[in-house]
Formats: sequence, structure tokens, C-alpha cells
Amino acid sequence: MIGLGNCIEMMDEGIDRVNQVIPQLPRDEAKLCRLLLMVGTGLEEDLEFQLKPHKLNHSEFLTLMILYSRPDGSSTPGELCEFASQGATNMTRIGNALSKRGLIVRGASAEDRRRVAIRITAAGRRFVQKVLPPLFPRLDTMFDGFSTTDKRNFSHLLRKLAHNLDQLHADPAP
Amino acid sequence: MIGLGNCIEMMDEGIDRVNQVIPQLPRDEAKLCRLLLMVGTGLEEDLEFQLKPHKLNHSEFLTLMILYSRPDGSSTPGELCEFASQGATNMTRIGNALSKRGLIVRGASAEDRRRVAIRITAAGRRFVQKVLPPLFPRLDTMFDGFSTTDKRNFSHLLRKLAHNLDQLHADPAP
DNA sequence: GGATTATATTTCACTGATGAAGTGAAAAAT
DNA sequence: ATTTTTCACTTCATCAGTGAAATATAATCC
Repeated sequence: MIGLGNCIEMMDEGIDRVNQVIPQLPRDEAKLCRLLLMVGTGLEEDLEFQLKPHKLNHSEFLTLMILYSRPDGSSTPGELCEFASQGATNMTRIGNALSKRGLIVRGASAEDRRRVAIRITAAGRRFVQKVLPPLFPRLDTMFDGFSTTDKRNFSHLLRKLAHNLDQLHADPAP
Repeated sequence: MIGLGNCIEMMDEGIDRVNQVIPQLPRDEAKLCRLLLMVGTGLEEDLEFQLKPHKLNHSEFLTLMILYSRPDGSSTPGELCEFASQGATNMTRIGNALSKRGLIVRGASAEDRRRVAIRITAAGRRFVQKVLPPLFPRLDTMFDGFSTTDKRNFSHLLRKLAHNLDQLHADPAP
């Protein structure tokens, strides 16, 4: 384990050197991109590490949280696919895993019987309420030293970037 | 494909609702964390998509770029493991893949014969110089609308977060 | 000089993602 | 009314990426 800091240092120097050979390289943008990739990976690894004791992976956790956050605690596989950015096949597997543990139930949709209604159970809610709170101190530590302004700026910048990424994907030209 | 924007909107509302049930939830921090995860995943998917035509995955690309960025174009598996955040097993596989394509060569290290010296070849350098430039316009578009100050702030915030993540991992308590 | 440590590779196995085909139900066409 | 088409999800088979442990070889340390 070498730490993000050292990787970042190395990345800075590396991109600077590449930039000397290839001056057209957008140096700052490339650095930001690598930074985001590193931090994103680090964050994801950390989260999965926290979830492992509960035998949950990221997509299962996210799916369960989406259901928990719903006013009526229910959704459909298709909708969950979209919001959890998962393929239908995976969502089936996730549903299997969660329902096997009694955290959700699958039922037939009343209005459209092609659809499957997925609902979080009381046990599922209790589970979330048990798993979530231990994550809070870690969240606080992550943003240690971030002022309210920092957080607002950060949020703003990330949302702007997300918007640009959406544009990129809508318009495949560049 | 539903886009990051919609996912973010849904996440905002979801976390707000969860926050009403669980007031101890650090709302803004949780949102920032999810934002970073989404943007990070989006960025990674985009990069892998760009690399696919060249039959490279992210870790192979990163490894090759590290070698390219080195003043002498060489390193060792162990060092590459650290900077590419990969296990030794994977680095062997990456080395196999890259050397099979003639982009790198493996040789014995002069001073320590336990070590393997990995060096980028002339063909490897040409390959990087072919693959890299088409990525630039995409990088520029990603940070469209970002002022110089925006980029500096963004970089600063990401580095601060990376530092906090390192602290978290060094000190496993929280 | 034998034990220990360091470096890299191989083997085996796992997890999660993905694609193709299948099932059952609703909607549209005839 | 029946057929066809489309949709929502599932099943099955497969694959890519990764990780842990055993192995081989070389350096280092009493």
C-alpha cells in the first residue's frame, strides 16, 4: 500500500514529462481526469471494504438504498437498472441476492403483469438502519477540513463535469 | 441510457428523503461522495470505451503510460504494481499482454537479478503517440466551461480529499 | 552457510459483468 | 379474434478482471 498521495505525485511528474514531449496534451485537464479516476477508485474501494462485512457489494447496496429512499419503498427492475446504472441481467442477480436475504420481496405488478414490483421489507429497512450509521464518521473524516464553501464549490464543479460527460455521450462526435 | 444528470437528480431527492428519516446522516457529504462515485465511474467507462478500439484496458493503458512518462522508459513489475494500484498477479498478466504486442520488453535487471526490468519499446512509444492525441478533444470537452480558477479549485479539492482518504486508510479506526 | 526476506511468476478459483436465447404478458396489426 | 410485434424480465453460458496461495529464484542477514 503506497497511498494516493504518492501516486498523485508520480502522476504530476509523469504528465509534466509527457507534456514536454507532446505539447498539445491538455496538461491540467489530463491531471484533473487522472485525479478524479484515482479518487473515484479509492472511494469505491473504501465503500466496498465497508460493505464487505455485511456481505453486500456496491450495486446491491445502491439498489437497496434506492428502494429505501423511495417514498413507497418500491420500484421495478427496469427502473432500478437505470438509476443503479446496471444491466437487466445484473439487476436480476441483485434481486435474487437481496430477496434471498429477505431484504426485499418481488411481486407481480397490479396494473401491468409484465412488470415485477420490488419492495423493501421491514427487515430490509432495519438492515439499512443498522448498516448506514457506522458509515457516517467515515464520511465526516473524508471531508475533514472542507469548509461549507469548499463543499458547495466541489458539488458545483462535479455537477458541471457530470453535465459535460452527458453531453459527450449524447453527441458521440468528439 | 439515462444519463448522469437524471441519476444525480434522483440521488439528491433520495438522500434528502433518507435524511428526513435518519437526521444524523451527513447529507452534503453523502451527496458529494455519491457524486464522486458517479462521476468517477462515468469517467472510467468513457476512458475504457475510448481504449477498446486499441484493445487496451485501463490498467494496461495506465501501465504503458507510466513507462512512457519515465525519463528512461523503464521500471520494474513491483514499482508498476504500486503506481498502477495493481496486484502482482495482474502486473504479470499486463506485462504478458503488452510484451506480446511488442510494446514493452522484459529483461533481467543488472544489479538485482530477482528483479525484472520492463522497458517501453520504440513501437510502444509510437503506439502511445498514436493513441493519445485523439483523446485530447474529449478531455477539452469534459472541462468545457471550467475557468482557470475552477480547474485550480477542483484540483485543490480533489487533492485534499485524496489526502483525507490516505489518512483514513493509514488509521483504520473511524 | 543455512535461514530469512524479497521479487516475480504460475496455478487455481472467484466475483461480477455481459450476451444470447427463452418466457410470459401486453399492445398493435390484420 | 387471432396473429404478430414489442416489452419486461429471467436463465444460462461465458468472459474479463482480479486475488490468494504455492512456487522458483535471488539477495541478505545473522
